[in-house]
Amino acid sequence: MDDARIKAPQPFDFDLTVRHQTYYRGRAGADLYAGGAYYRALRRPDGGAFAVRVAPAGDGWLDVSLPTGGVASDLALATGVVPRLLGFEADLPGFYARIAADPVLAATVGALHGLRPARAESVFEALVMAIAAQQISSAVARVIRDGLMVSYGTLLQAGGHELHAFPTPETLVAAGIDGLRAHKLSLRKAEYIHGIAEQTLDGTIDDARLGAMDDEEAIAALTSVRGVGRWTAQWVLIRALGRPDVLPEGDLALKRVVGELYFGGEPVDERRLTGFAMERWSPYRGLATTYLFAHLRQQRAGLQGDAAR
DNA sequence: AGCCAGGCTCTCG
DNA sequence: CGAGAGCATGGC
Repeated sequence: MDDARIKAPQPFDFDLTVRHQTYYRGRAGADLYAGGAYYRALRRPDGGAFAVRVAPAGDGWLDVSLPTGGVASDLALATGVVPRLLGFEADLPGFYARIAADPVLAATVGALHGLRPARAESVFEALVMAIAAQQISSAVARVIRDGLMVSYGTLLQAGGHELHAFPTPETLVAAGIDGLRAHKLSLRKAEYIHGIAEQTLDGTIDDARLGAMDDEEAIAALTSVRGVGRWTAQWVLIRALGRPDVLPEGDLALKRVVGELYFGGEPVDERRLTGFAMERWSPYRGLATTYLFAHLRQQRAGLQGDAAR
């Protein structure tokens, strides 16, 4: 048996959710969207890699299969992980009810109904991806992330597509700071990522322990790691731990989009954003952030489509 | 050709 | 304390 079914919670829009997760030409990191199916390269506890394929099977059901085959326990692992990867635990009805009185966000959310906040496989993965993206444009971040995936990830063939499992901490430690630096990372960022790989191996960074903390405790624990400031920690809480109420209040793109949508152009400052989000979105500030970024990506994709025409 | 990108650390006053 | 320099590289 290499095939299973899981039931998605409602509302759930498979296409919106997977498209947001694979925002660049259907591919981002270890995620791929092709032929109507979502592919993701996963790791076993022993570090081995295999691919999972998820496709809608009608009536809210999802078909989960293993295009690369695998050992007996892989399917059980995949069916356990996929609901988390696709954000099944998010309280969308609660979020929608909360922001109903915010006409701007309600309009944005209306066009994204059923989008779920997809997650990374691990804190390690989310940390490395976030650090690669610190301060630089998303285009540069994508190039750097892809380089790391290709050089240090594990290549899989899944359904005729190439897929990379995220690099293991062992691999990035072995790459060394110079190896990482050759991948367009600054010396600082190469040091940060190398250190994070080491601390993941020695248990200083531990998903289960972070998962048991409340938001501020987890942010404090993460920001004690060199290279991890508030922005990075907050995105890791959103992306890896699925925390619904975390606001990356220092995020430049978020300050800009809120400025555009609500204040007629100028980016809002951090204080104003913090108060504004608390009043309107709490306790769903993280979900609001995810939706605003999905809105941005959708706009960008629309503009590119127009330009191509 | 610059200048700016989904920040962070370190140094200096 | 707060302010400022430096970082890497792709796009506009």
